[in-house]
Amino acid sequence: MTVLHPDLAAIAASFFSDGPSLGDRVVQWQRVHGRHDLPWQKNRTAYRVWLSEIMLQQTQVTAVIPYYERFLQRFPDVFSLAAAPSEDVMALWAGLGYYTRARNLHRCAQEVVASYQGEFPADPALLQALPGIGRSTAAAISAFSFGTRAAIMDGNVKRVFARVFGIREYPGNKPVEDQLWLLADSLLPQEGMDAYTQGLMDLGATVCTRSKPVCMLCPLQSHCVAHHEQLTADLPVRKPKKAIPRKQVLMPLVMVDGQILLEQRPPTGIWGGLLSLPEIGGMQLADAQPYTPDTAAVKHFAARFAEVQAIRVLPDFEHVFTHFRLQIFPVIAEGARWLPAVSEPRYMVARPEQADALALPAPVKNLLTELVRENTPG
DNA sequence: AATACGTGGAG
DNA sequence: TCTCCAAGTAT
Repeated sequence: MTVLHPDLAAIAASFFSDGPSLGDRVVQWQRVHGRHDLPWQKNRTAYRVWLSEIMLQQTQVTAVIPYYERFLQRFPDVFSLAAAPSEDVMALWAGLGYYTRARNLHRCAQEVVASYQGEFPADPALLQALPGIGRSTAAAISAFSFGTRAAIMDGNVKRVFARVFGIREYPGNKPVEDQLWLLADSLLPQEGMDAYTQGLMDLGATVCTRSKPVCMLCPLQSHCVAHHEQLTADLPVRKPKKAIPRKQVLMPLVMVDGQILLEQRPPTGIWGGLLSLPEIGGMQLADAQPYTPDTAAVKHFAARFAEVQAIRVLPDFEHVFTHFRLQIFPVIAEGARWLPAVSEPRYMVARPEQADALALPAPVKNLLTELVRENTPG
């Protein structure tokens, strides 16, 4: 059984000895200086809170807002979302990334309808049992929707706590993270859980920022170890980084009559569940090894789907993921007419002009949009 | 416990 | 151009 480290407990206790507790300071600060006009803070319901929390996982507020608005307009409640076709959900999520979130979101809506009559449970343990909801998200949903005393642990909290408590180890490290959870649990205020939870996030997002934190405006400054010891630039300790591999892939654009062949990707792995351009072999050549698109392979692939008349190599480009770089070699295979293989389950054809309405990965959507632009006069 | 999983903003 | 990483979860 893990217990809270005495040093951390001592710092936490110091907040009570000379004025308001950490929790009360955060609550008071949030009410005056925090954010109150984010889209999911208006007309707050568990559904809207849940939707925002899932979208905000590992994603910045500014990136989420337009997606959130579109999603809410198309799916105003959990019932409409649960009843929607998967393609619609994925298409609305396309571009936001981490697509397992969208699939779990859809499954979660269906479970809430089936098991809870469409009402999200207030108990964080029940919330956490739903797809896509982990410990932190469960706490956030419950605190915002029901005022439950449960602790979140996101990037903001890790940064604020690492600085205030002077934690000189990488917060992603399991034992360290265990301590952070214990700390977070011990600091929950008795009242004002919504303001407290929002306050920690707001503090991290607007004051205790990664670079150039504005300690002058921080309600915790007087107790902050990093501030006193001038460690704000060094805390939190950076994630240990490692070299990421580079992969190459050939993407055939099989085209007939202004239509293009798309393929449904498998549910797991990168871009899971999205539509995309087909991929030919590719992968793991040695780094920096020159690569020339194998047009014969493209022609061979395309011949299954169309009577190929011409091949055109497009400029290659790179798409960077968190854990690898993907060099994409697009090659157009222009055909006279479609063959029966296009009606196999994994495949479909669409016009590139429809790209915005399809569940395509960001770089593929960009590529198709470029294609349309080049072929558009003026 | 460590890794897979997207995309884009900021510096 | 490069680095860092954001309202984390699932496996």
